[in-house]
Amino acid sequence: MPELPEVETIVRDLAPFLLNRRIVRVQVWDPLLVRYPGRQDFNRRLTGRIILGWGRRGKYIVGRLSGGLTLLIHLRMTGRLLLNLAPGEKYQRAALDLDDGARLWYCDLRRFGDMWAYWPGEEEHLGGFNALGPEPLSPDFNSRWLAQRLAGRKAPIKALLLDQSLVAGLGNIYVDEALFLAGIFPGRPGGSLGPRELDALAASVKEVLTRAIEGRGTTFRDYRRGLGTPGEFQHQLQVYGRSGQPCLRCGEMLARMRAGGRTTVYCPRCQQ
DNA sequence: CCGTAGACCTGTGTGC
DNA sequence: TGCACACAGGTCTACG
Repeated sequence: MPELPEVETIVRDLAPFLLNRRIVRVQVWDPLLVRYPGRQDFNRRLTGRIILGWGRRGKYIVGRLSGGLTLLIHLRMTGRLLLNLAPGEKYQRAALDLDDGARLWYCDLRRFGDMWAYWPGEEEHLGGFNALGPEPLSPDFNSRWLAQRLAGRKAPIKALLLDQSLVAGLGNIYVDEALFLAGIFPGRPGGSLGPRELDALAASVKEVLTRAIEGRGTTFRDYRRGLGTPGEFQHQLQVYGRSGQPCLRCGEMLARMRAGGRTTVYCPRCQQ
């Protein structure tokens, strides 16, 4: 579900309520949720810690806790992190009680989400977190980086942009939106893009993500902000979810294809 | 190393 | 109404 703008929004929403709070109780009901360490150790490690920092890296939520412990959370497709609970909220998988009486809930319909609680030296257990590429909104992500990493690649640019080691935080919505903005056909082999196209692509990724953060993320179905409200960027989407509808730029019927194993929407006229 | 299909899990929407 | 199938903001793994 959540891509970079959604995770960023959740982190920003929750930070004021979590910073400097002590975790007084940890409950995990879903045995699939905790990836490292075991569930018992996870509870023991977190209980009593103070939340000193609260941030994001790619689509991961990163909590810096007292004692040097890090709490890492990935929401995958349908995970939700909610402060206190909307009435009727289902799929409760875990809860953290804070010392001011608030409760941070983790809910997840499809149960793909993961959490880790690790100390320095235990990074080998973190999977893809170790291999993340640059943050798309940082200067490290630019057309030079793209040129270097895309050289010789035959896979569709759509698939390559979903690879979190190329750039951290893009998912199905914002890849389609960025490729539309850059005027690039999603099926183009990554290595075939020219310098001007790479410039446009890097700029488009930054622009789309910046605007989506301003719009507090895209709510299609599952995504909710930290206090339970939906985002607003769905009203500004140009292509995602709009196949069969007219292109907002040229009027042509938007088409749908499969790329990178994902449904991909594009404009056959604007994206050659 | 590269690229793609299938797996993980639980639900919703669609067509017959 | 029932049933089968496609599809869903993500990643891993296995295989050619």
